[in-house]
Amino acid sequence: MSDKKMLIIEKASELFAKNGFGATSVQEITDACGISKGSFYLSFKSKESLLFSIFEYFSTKLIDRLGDILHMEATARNRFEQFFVIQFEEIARHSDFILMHMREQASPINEEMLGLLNKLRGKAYEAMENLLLDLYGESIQIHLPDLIVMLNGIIHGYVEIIVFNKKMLNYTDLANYIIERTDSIINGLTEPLLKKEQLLSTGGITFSITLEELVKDIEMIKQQIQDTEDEVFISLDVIGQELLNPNFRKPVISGMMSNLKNSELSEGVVRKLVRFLNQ
Amino acid sequence: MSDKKMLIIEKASELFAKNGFGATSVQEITDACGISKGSFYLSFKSKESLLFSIFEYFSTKLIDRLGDILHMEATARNRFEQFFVIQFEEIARHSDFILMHMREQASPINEEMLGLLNKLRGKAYEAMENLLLDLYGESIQIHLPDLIVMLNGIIHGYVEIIVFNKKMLNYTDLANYIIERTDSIINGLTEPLLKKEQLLSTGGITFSITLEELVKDIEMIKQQIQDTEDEVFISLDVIGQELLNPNFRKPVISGMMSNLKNSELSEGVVRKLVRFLNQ
DNA sequence: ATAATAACTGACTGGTCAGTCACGTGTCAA
DNA sequence: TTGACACGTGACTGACCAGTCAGTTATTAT
Repeated sequence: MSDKKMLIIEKASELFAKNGFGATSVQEITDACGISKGSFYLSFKSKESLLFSIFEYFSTKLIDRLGDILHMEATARNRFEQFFVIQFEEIARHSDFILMHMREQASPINEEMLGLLNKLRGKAYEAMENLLLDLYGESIQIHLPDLIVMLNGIIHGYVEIIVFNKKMLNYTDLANYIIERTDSIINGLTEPLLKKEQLLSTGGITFSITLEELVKDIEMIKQQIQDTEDEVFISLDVIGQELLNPNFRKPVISGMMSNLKNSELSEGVVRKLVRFLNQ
Repeated sequence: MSDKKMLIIEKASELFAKNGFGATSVQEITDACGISKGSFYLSFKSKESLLFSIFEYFSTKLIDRLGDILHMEATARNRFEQFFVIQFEEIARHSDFILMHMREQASPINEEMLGLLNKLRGKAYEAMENLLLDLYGESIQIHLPDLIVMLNGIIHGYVEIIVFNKKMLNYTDLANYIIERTDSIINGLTEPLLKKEQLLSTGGITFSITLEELVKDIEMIKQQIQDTEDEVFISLDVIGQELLNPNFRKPVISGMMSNLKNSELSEGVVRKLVRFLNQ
């Protein structure tokens, strides 16, 4: 990521957080960065793609840190503590932006954003699930959905305080306080309320990619290229052909996809392909 | 409130919730209502004032219902249960709208909106405080800020599920589930984490009790008693009279308050009095 | 030094939208 | 029937803004 891009992400996320996405003009962003408006469009395709980049940048960082916990050598309790601390740190750091834009559909949310959001939620869920099981044992399995909802809620409650009071809380103390409350809750558990399906469908944001959709996308890009000798065109063509085969060979597709690495035009379709193959 | 205004509020809040405030044009709203754009401006001064009206409408309704709980004749536990149920009902009903505008300041928030928001938060805080004290006793006083933050968080967590899964949860069951968890948490409490000031400064909200509010509350209880010979009635009457005196004599009030110790009806007002005198 | 290329600029374009206003239209009393 | 008044309309205006592009400046290669 170039310095310029980083600068824009930095300033823009501040402005978005302060005034909202719609209320912040590209001009304001470029003014804050001390660059021209035209220059902005050398770094980002559009205002919306900037939003995506910001979200990608922040959520990648959070996902990485959450992932690290799982491989950390420490007691279950310490890892659980770290889980909270990291969330408080990262969310507090970018809270305004993340809270504002990710929670609700206040900003243009497209498929890609949703994909990333789902990934983030999924990772957080997965991490919390693992940590709870490590710490309290398999017997709480059935209570996981409720516990996760409650703990996320509690985190959210304190994050609001952190956001408004700016750093007035010690994250480690807070993490331990919450863990102690979790101990109490788990001690008193009887019957669960939520079933796993209810939690997972939360957000109703499952965007499965259909084959038809992919093939259509590929055709559209091919039409834009026109040149049948073009490397990208040929690669897309091969992928399209292969996908139509009920038992398509993944290696063929991945191979061809490597030819699309540098094609801006195919960026979107490549991302969709990756998600499709992982489904 | 005229039918026209109501119609606009109805349709607009749907549209705002679906697409956001900025992304919804007045034209879209008037189209949805089947009226002309000019007609819109007969009912509302501006798009922003519509937003305020919507918010006022919903929050007034919620505040009224929360206020009703405090004067409800039922066990502390049942009133606490109702507190949750009402929040789930009202917030779920207007969740999209409320969530959108509370969480992110994506829309123009002016002083009036903030005032209303503070009033809403204050009422919810006050109600929760009263209900918690009624149910668990004065000993939890010191834990109130933490409890309120956690409970609000937990409510928030389940509201998200309700919003996305649309009515898939039984609110009474859910309320009782949360109360049971609260029991557990309270059982295990040791040292509090938050101090009252930290919570109160959240969002710059101050919950000062006004004299007018107190006098109104006292009048309401007097009306419920009716019997002008009743000890509680007389005590409240004296307190009310004393409060109207700019240099009211605290000893008179405290003395009269001791007569209210055993009056369940006056519990709330006594607590408010204590807080008022300590201000 | 010069050419070639990359990086950058900001005036401009096409489009959207909140809010206005001159012009109906329906109603009701005189 | 008339005229006064409330209610309603939608074309219009001015402001704003995302995105473009012809032109300028900085950098690097020769």
